[in-house]
Parts: sequence; structure tokens; C-alpha cells
Amino acid sequence: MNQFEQLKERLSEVGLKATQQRMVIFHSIMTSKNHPSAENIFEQVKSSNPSLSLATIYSTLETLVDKGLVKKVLVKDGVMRYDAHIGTHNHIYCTNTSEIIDFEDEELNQMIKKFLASKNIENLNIKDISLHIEGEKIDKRKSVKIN
Amino acid sequence: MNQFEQLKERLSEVGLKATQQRMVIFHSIMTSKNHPSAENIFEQVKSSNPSLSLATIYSTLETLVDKGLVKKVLVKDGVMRYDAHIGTHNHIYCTNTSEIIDFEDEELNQMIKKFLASKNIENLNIKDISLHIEGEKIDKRKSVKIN
DNA sequence: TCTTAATTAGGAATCATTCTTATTTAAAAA
DNA sequence: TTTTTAAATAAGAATGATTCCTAATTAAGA
Repeated sequence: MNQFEQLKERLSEVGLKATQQRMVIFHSIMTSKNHPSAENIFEQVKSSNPSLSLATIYSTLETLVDKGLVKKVLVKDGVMRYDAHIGTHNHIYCTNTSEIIDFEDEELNQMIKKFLASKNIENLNIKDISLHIEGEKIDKRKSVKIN
Repeated sequence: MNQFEQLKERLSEVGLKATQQRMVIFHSIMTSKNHPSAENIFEQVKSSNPSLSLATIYSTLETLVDKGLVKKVLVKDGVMRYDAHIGTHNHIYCTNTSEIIDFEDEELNQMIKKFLASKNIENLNIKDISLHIEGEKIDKRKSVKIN
């Protein structure tokens, strides 16, 4: 099954029509390196899909988030960003470059999960846990590396 | 030193004129229970300060954030919210009530900090770390309790 | 008290996002 | 394969939070 078929299947699985637009948008988020905004996706996609409208991007994003195929990523500058990486993971926010860097660490996830389980949080059905690390890139030309 | 004087001092310390508006707005955030938005603050403050404008609230918030007296709090619904609690702490987001609940736990903070220190994150000057717990309140009439 | 640079009020402008509606389309049914 | 139809889309208008602009006001130092 090729990539195209896989996308189609993932949409069908959640009960969505596999439209051209959805596939293009979903694919764009999946392959984007830096947690794109609606506008970013639009820019990335419009040359090969000139008739695809920004309104469609917004409504598709909402649909994909509703169906759990995509997550919203919060940022302090007022523009929503999106992430096709659904599993529990953490983010590093570079305040001086607007980059959002994935920070995956299963050990950390487990540690936090375990800690919270020991805390007994009453009257809350937890859906997602994520650690936000905010900081400034020291050298903007280099990337942030985690060892 | 009374509360009024304290506010005045905190503003002066960071090099800000202690204007009536700033004191009123800062005080409103400090005493607000639920991480207010600009609009919330405006509503809360306007009956006793009828000439205070929404534009002033926004510019004051920006100033207070710049000076580190207030933090922005991220939410997925597109309205920025503010927190006068500056120290490292975590938030619980109730998706069904829009509440943001402080979750303070020094043990958790230390545990995360220690873990990250062991990870050696290169080329990043970390400014803030916070854990976001997202979930649904089970009984909307009751509060979320952490034991 | 005077001076002045900083701050504010209030309305206009902006910009991200959502809404509306006529048109198009995926996919189920025939 | 063709038809049917509910769902999805395009495009532009509308909304709503936030920012901008500028004249008037004010805190605080001289």
C-alpha cells in the first residue's frame, strides 16, 4: 500500500471522505518539519493545488482535530499550529525563532504519568499530558539538540 | 506597606510608572481566580474605572509580560489568558469548562528539572518549563481536586 | 510647581479564523 | 457503470480578538 492509499485509509477509518483536499492537507502537515499554521499549509500547498481555499484548510484542520488525526499546538503569538504526530510527546518552543521542536522521551512520559497517577486527581478525565519547554535559541543558525 | 504600596513598588522595581491603570489591571490579574482574558479583566475593572479602555488593558498586559510580572497562559480556543503567578507551575485545562487550574507541585518541578538537566539540551537557554494536563471535568458542578 | 517623556483613551485598522451559500464531488446504491 | 445524494469545497463576507494611531493626559523627576 503506497502513501496515497495509506492516507486514504486513515481518513476512511475515522469516517471521513477521502477527498483530494484532505489528503493534500493531511500530507502537508505530516511532512512539515515545523508544526505549520493554517497559513503555512496554504502556502505550501497552493502552487500544486491552486483552487484549494484557505477556508477549506481551516475547516479541514478542524475536522482532522475532531477526528483525532491531528493535534493543535499552542503558541503564545496567537496563531494556531498543527501537529500530525498524535502520540504523547513534548515540545520545545524557541521564543526567538518561533520554532517548535518535538521532544520525544518515553522515559520522561512514563515518569510524569507515574507521578500523576500517584497524585490522584479527582473529577478529571485526563486526555493529554505534555511538557512545554520554552527558551531562546542561543545560536539561531544551529539547531537545538537533545542528548 | 499596604497592598497599594506593594503594587506600586513592584511596578517601580521593573522601571514602570505606577499608573492607576497599571495598578488596577495588575491587581485584577493577581486576585482573579481563573486566569483571566483581557476581556475578563476589562469587565471586572470597568465599573470602578469607567474611563479605562480595552486598548489600555492590552497594552498594559503586553508591558507586564515584557517586564516579567505576568505570564501568558496558552489555550486552544484562541483567546490569550494571563497569570500573575510567575513561578514555575503547571496547569490543568478543562476542555469542557474552559477552566485553567493551577497545579503546584515542587516535587514534580524538581523531578522534571533534574531529568532535563541530565539530558543536556544543546543550543537552548531554557526560560520556562510547564506541564500541561488536559482533560474533561467529570462533574462540572464540582471542582478538580489534587491529593 | 514645571517640564517632559511616558502613558492612555478611543476609535480605526488588522489579521486570524469562522460563516454563508452556491457549486462540486466521493462513494453508496441501483 | 451510471445515478443519486449527503457531504465537502470555493470564495468572499463576517466576526472577534488584538494592535495601531494620535491627540490628550499624567507620573515623577528637576
